[in-house]
Amino acid sequence: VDNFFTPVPIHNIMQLGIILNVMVKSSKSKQNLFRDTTQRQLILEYLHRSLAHPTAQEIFRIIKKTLPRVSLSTIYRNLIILEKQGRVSSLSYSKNFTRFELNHGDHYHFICEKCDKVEHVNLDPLLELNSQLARRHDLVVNNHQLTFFGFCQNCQKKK
Amino acid sequence: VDNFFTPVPIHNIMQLGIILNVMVKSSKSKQNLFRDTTQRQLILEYLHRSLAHPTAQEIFRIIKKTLPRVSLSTIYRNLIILEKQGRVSSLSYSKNFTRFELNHGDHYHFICEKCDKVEHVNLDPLLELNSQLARRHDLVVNNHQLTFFGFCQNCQKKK
DNA sequence: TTAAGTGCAAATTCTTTGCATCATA
DNA sequence: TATGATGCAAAGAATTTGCACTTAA
Repeated sequence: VDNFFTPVPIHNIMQLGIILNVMVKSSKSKQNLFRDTTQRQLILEYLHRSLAHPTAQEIFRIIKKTLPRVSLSTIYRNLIILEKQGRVSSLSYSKNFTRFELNHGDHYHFICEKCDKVEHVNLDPLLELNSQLARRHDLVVNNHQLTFFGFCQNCQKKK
Repeated sequence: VDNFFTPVPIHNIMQLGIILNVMVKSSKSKQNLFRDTTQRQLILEYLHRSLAHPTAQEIFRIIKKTLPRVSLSTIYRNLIILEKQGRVSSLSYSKNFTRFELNHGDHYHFICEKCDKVEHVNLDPLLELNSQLARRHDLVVNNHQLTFFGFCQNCQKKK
């Protein structure tokens, strides 16, 4: 279940709409192609225009407006597939739920401890840390996640 | 509920056993003192000797050996209090559960994507990033969390 | 003695799964 | 038309809560 597709290089998937049916198991058969369903399209479209790093429930609520019979499990199943395809990335932190966004490549997040808002941060990826760590500890380091916590502009004012 | 105690500077709480009943609401009354219960002691003792960044369930299983009638909700309630006191810190990532450790001050983690093991990482805290970010984005930045993902030494061999 | 803490059971919340049906490639 | 995807309901898993009882200060 884990290796039925190839991860796609990030620079190939920066724009929405590109078809990503990458096959692995058998490049001859028509099996294991991802289908282009309305539900999947709507999820991607919403993530494309949203800056809010929505949760699965929030996505569900939005899609429901267009597709009233959509189910939450469809949202979850699609998010899992889209993340495996490399089109969507997820962020978990102290809360016990996950937030999703389009995969924009390497970047970091700022999270407001008051209003919970998630923002992107303008900071160059610290890629050299990975190799530095790998050398020091004799590990294979694939990636890292850096998240800042504090108060956003709005919540500073309110205080 | 959120402001009934004062966070304690990390260098004061590096050793186990120091009493942290810091009062805020009313420094005259005897209210809002934390009590030194067996359950709370056992949790701290276990975290003190464990390197494994255990989950609440794992802590529960261990404490139960000494205190068979202990309940999982007691573990959770204590972990919440201890984290607010600054004596314990928690780590959430892609899994939908939380791992706990004694608060050792600023440090980073490496998580093995295969066996899920959490290790500490020998890397100086990148404190200047906080102020850099605060300046650029006009934010208040209190702290950050940096976690590396990859394969630990053990899992490299197995492969 | 009194308010913080506990144990137990039930409730919440997020996420996953089984299965019959639907619809894309 | 074959198989991936969906909707629905039910199951799982982590965490929280209500309440009567216990216990540390």
